[in-house]
This record gives sequence, structure tokens and C-alpha cells, in this order.
Amino acid sequence: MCGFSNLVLRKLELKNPKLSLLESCTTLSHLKIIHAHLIRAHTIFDVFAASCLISISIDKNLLDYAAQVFYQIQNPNIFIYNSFIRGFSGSKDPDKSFHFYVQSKRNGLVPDNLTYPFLVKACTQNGSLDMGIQAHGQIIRHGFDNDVYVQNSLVTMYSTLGDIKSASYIFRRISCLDVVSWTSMVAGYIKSGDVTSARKLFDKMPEKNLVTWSVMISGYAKNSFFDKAIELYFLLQSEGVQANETVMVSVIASCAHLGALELGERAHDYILRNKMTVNLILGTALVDMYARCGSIDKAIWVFDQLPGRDALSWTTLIAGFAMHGYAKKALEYFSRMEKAGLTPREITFTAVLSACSHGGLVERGLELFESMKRDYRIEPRLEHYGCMVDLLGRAGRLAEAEKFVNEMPMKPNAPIWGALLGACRIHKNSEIAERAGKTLIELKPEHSGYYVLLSNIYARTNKWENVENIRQMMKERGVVKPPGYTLFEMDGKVHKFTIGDKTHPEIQQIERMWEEILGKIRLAGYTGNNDDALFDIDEEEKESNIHRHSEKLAIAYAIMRTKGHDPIRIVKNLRVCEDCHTATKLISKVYERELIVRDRNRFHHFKGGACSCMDYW
DNA sequence: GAAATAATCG
Repeated sequence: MCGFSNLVLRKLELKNPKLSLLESCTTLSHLKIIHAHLIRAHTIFDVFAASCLISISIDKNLLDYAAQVFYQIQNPNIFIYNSFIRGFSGSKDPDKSFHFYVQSKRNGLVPDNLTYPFLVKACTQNGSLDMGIQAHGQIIRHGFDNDVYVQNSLVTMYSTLGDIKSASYIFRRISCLDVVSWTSMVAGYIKSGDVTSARKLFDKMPEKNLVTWSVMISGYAKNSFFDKAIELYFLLQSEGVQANETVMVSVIASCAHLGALELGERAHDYILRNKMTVNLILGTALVDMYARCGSIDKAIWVFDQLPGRDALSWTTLIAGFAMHGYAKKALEYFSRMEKAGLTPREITFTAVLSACSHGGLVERGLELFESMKRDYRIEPRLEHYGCMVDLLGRAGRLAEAEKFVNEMPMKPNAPIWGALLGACRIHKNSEIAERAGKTLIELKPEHSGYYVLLSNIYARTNKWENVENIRQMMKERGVVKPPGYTLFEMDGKVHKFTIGDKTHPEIQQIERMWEEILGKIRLAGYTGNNDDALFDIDEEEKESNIHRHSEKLAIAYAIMRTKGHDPIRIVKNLRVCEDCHTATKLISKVYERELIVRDRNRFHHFKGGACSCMDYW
């Protein structure tokens, strides 16, 4: 009996439905029971009853059912049309909102103030500025351009569709600004990439609610200002406001990117302590955080407790395994995912293919790539081709990799050539490197990394003239290297080290510590490999030498300030250089410490003088 | 008679 007592049903037969009754329906079958009883009571043709039923069905996203009821009604009123416009505004088919709007007008109905917020939302969802402008025209024609709800949705529409000028024009004209107006404008600035203006407005707001905070914090996170996101979260807490799940998603995601395990654990603790619901989105964010912070066991632990795992949460964990080079685990979870009845998505394949690549499972990777097309009917995209080039390249099958690039059905982009160039670096192949490097420099003349990579390969193969040519080319074009940095978290504080850093308050002790480390690893056989540093285009070339790489400073600091046998975790924004890699291996041996380094691409677990990447990265 | 606009996972 679907949870309804006979008493309730008898009551229903006697009179019109009360909203609360319908609201208590949780499934389609509940609704159908009520519906059947309404018909039996001869009330379904009452437009009011139908309105309630339709509106509730739409609330529960039962659009098809709502449509069924709709076709049983003779003269639908504007409330019903509004319900459909609302229902489709956030769906995959936002055009249908327009369809119902047009139909309502054709039936001689007059739109009201509740029609437009959703019609405008449909345009936002649809991504069509033209439609948005049409809707705006209708709004003016019907005299709703002073309704604050309508104005707020217009602000969102214009800013989402890239017209921040119109958005702020409308915002300035709102006579009774409310929290939503301000919040929408802040969100608008963030969408346009102008986080500074967003924050200025945020600070000026007369009142804020959790959505406002959430918009600003996620805005920082989306634009890669993860430390700012965390800072703002602390500010929120200091104001005594309790965060909610949405806010925590951005906080957790920021910890993930910063590799800040302690902070992430604290945030997780806060979530549990405050009895928040770890829904699928928050749960997936947690899985990602633990994986990216090098705590893969905890990632699995959270994953196992997720309510109703979807393809994305599985993929997140699989990508986590890939990052750590645990190819077998990634494949195991891939087949478990399928057994659980979930269809892998494009991005799932990106994760498993990169797992094969990092784990050196070449044949398995090739098989999967074929099966992706054959069995899953997924057309490989650029990212997948990138994984394949990486896979073949790492395995030393450079000629095949190059052939792969040249025979791709679409134009290879920079990351693809970059993967080929990276493989040439590992295998010291200057011939293919030259072709890849030249194409890359044409493709992305402003991107310093490719010049550097090509130059390093020339240096390694003793082609010094070419090294000089590239240096010259960069100078002429004014290309500069982005600053490399390394993060190290201690006691919930994230320390940032940059190359040749002089700004850290304890820099003198850190340098002394580094000298001590250097002495010890030299005894263990470290000679210092200068290949990667030979081409350094910084102005202060002599100072920012290889011994001042941010990574080494961070490690020195970590060894100085931590004791015991906990692993040292650090996060880099660039790839680990050859010399740092060698040095770190020796440090792990000499100091008997495990070092877990996350670089731009993957994790390196250094232990007892070896690295989990098997010197392949 | 009933209904709203702003935000979160790779």
C-alpha cells in the first residue's frame, strides 16, 4: 500500500486534495494512487486539483507524468503553464519552456510575474543569448522589468552568457536590491573571470547569506585561488556562521588542489561533527581530496560509504589510483564499476588509460582504447589520444607514438605534442623531439614550458648551439617561465616555497639544513645533475640555481620541522625535475623518511632510495 | 486557492 493508510485515502475522496497530502508523495506510484482517487472522486477535471498535481509532479521532476495530467485538462490556466516553464527551465530541454510560453500566449493567457524568472532561466540553461534578449523584450512589453525576481534572473542570464556589461547595467537599475541581486552580481563577476570585482562587491554587501558565501568561496576555487577560498571559509567560521554542504564542497575541493591533507581532514571532521549529509557530490569531492592528498586508503574508505555511487564518483577514485600509478587497482575498480551496472563515460576512459600509462601497462591500454570504440561506442576525444601518445611514449615506442599523432582523425593539440615531447625527454630522442618541439612552439609561442623541454633535450644530447638558439628565441619573444612553487602543509598552515626563495622567515635555517642534506646525500652518491637547469632564463640566473629549486627548500624545511616516521607530503605546481627526483630518492634513503610528492601530473612515493614512478614520469 | 530568482563533484 505505498505508505498510504485507508483513512487518508477515504479523506481524499471526500474533498479536494490538500497540498500537504500531495507533498508527502515521494514516488511516482504514490502520486498515481492519489491521482486515481481524485478521478474516482470526480475532482480531476477541477483545474485547481490538476494544478496541484502538476506542480507537485514537476517539483519531483516527474515531467512526463505532469504532461499526462496536462493533456486531461480542458482549459489550463497560467499557473499550469508557469509550472511547465519552471519544470523545463533546468532540464536538458530548456527550449520546451519557450514552447509552453508561446502556447500559453496562443491560448490567450496573460503572463504574470512568476512566468519570467523561469523563462529567463531557461535561456541561461540553453546558453542562447538571442533567446535571452527575446525574453527580455517580452518582459519589457509586459511591464515586468521592475520586478526584482525578474531582474535578478536577467543579471544571471546576461552574466552567464558572457554579457557582463548588460548584467551590471541591469543590476545598477534595480531599485530594491536584495541579497539575491547582490549575490547574482557577485556570481556574474566570477563567471566573467573578474574575481577582484566580485570580492569588492562581496565586501560591500549589506547582508549575506550562505549562498553568497558559497558563491564567493567556490568562485575562488574555480579560478584556482584555493588559498583564498580557504581563507574566506575561515572568515565565515569566525563570523559564527555554520557552513552547509555546498560550501564544504568548495572547501574540500580547495584542500584537494592544495594537497592540504590536515586541513582536508579537519574539514571532513567538521562535516561529520555538524551532522551534514555526505551526499554524492560532497562525497565525491572527499574521495578526490583524499586521493589528491596522497591518502588513497581514506579515499577508498569514503568511497565505500557513498550513497548510490554514480559514474563520476567511480571515475574519481579510478583517476586517484591512476595518479598514484596503481594501474591494477584502477583496472580492478573499472571492472567493478561495470559489474555495478554503470556505463563508463568518456572521462572514465581518460582515467583508466592514464592509469595504464602511469603503470606501464601498454598492451592493456591499447586494448582498452580499441574496446572503447568497439564495445562502448565512445568516439575517442583529444584527451584519449593524449593518453595513448603518453602510453606509447613512456614505453619507449616513440616511432609508434609519433605515427599515432600524425594519423589522428583530428588535429593534434598542444598537450598531445607535449606528451610526445615529454616521452622524448625520458628516452633522450632529439630527432622526434625536434619535430614535436617545433610544432609546439608554433602552436603555443607564448608557452614557456615547451621551449624549456626542447632545450633540455638538446642539452642532454649535447646540441649546445640549438640550446642557445632557443634561449635567443625566447628572449626575442619575451617568453617567461611561470614561477615554480612547492607547498608543504604543517599544523593546518600551508607553506609556499618558490624558486630561490628568500622571503620565508626561516630561510637561513632552511638553507643551512639544505647544505647538511646535500653533504649527506653526496656521501650516498649524489653528484648533482645539471641537465634540467642548464637552460634557465631567469634574470637572476646564478642565484636561482638548481639547489634552490622550491622543492628542495620545502623538503629541507619539512625535515627540519618534522620528526618521526610520518611521511612528508609536498605538492608541486610543475613536474619534478630530474635532479630533484634523484636528490629526493637519496634523501628518502639517508633520512629513512618516506616522501610523497605530488607533481603536476602524478604522485611520487619516495622510499628507501626508490620512487614509485620507477623513474618514469 | 497554489508557485519563484543566486551555489556544490572529474
